Amino acid sequence: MQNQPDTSDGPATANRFERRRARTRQALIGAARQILAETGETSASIQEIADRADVGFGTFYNHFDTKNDLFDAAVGDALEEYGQLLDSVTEDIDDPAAVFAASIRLTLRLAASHPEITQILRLRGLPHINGATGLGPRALRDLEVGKASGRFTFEDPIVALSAVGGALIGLIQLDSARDLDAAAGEQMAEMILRMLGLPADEAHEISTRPLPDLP
Amino acid sequence: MQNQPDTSDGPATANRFERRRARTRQALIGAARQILAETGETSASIQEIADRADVGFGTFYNHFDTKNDLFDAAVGDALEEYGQLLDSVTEDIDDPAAVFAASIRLTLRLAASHPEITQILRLRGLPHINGATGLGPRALRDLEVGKASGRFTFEDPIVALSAVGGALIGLIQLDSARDLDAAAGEQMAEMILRMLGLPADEAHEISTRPLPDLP
DNA sequence: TGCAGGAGTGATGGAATCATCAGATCTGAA
DNA sequence: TTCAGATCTGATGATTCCATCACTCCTGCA
Repeated sequence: MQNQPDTSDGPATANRFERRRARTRQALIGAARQILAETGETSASIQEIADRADVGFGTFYNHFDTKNDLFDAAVGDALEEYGQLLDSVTEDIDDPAAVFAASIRLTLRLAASHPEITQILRLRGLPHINGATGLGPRALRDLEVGKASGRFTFEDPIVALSAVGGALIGLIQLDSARDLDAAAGEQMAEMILRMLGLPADEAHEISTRPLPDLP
Repeated sequence: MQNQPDTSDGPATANRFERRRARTRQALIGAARQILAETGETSASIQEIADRADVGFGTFYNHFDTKNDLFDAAVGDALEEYGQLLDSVTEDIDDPAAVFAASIRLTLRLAASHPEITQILRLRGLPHINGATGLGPRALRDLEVGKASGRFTFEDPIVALSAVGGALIGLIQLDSARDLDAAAGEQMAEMILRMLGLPADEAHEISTRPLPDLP
């Protein structure tokens, strides 16, 4: 319907029309992310979303066909942002197993303190992890690198990705239900590395290395 | 509100009042399970649910406070039933690792052919797996037995349960997105056994054993 | 500067859903 | 057989939400 040629991003696109449109769209997405973080639900009315975004009600329909479309975009937005964050923190690590362990532990630590990521992953993380944006392609890339170098052992990278992503989300849910300590994060990373074929002792060592801080 | 002392089951409870009430409740739950299976959504109106159950609209409120309560009960009902089914199929297997492998492969096979279980697990499986009924306690029992006998290696059974459950649901989602063959089920079981601490060769052997049929 | 068209706005009509409640129906016991 | 209590029923009024559209405002271009 109103889907323009997708000028959604582009840091400093040509004219002011497009910049304004992008700002409005981003305001709606931001409001949706806020609501997800606070309520964990997608049932807020479009009126409320528009109010939060400080945008007219009708404006919503200039950018999205349905409320679901908006929340999908919001989740994609959050996961893309978080993927870039993880990339920046792990870019110095060569070993894909170590990248995985660090990413898992950081994600769990973040989820413990940052409800937005938690709720987003809880609600719609799985489809997005297997999807074409955000965390999925990054994890898939690491899995394939690890398999090519003989570090990981599995048949199908897609299957491995789903298993890893599912396990991670399961652990995040547990984390939000009970309060887990950092040691739990190490356990989880260790189990996932073993799942990917690393020997037990090595999985343990990698999972207990010092963890960098998120910016 | 209308929550009676919970006469929900009890095969042949005393009087006909309670039996009728139980039948009506079960009709509502059955309708909800049908709707979950067909649409994968919980957005059907209460009117539609009542119609399916061949029950008056107002009757719904004699049994549940909200639509959400009904769907929770429906998921619990389905998972309890499925847990009993898995129990009956695996009761002859002593090795908890083999029980796990068989349960995982059977669940994936079932999910491929039986949309109801798939949708239910997809939508609300995770909270229920960690919950107090259905699949969770069964899996937890097997995990603890396996740990006590030295077959599994992990710190906290709860953490392991969440990881296994999450991985399984991730794989089921993948399965419903793409069409996977039986070999994928073997891969998945193998990875989960490795996650639980089994040596790679043993995990492979156990995961490729002949699989019993579900009744 | 004036104009054409894209973006933003919110009032509006209509559709859908909801919880309630008073009456009908069923059941067990007197 | 009769009655009191529990369950079932669906019409009802209120509420909520939605998509549309005529209008205004803003921007780029001639």
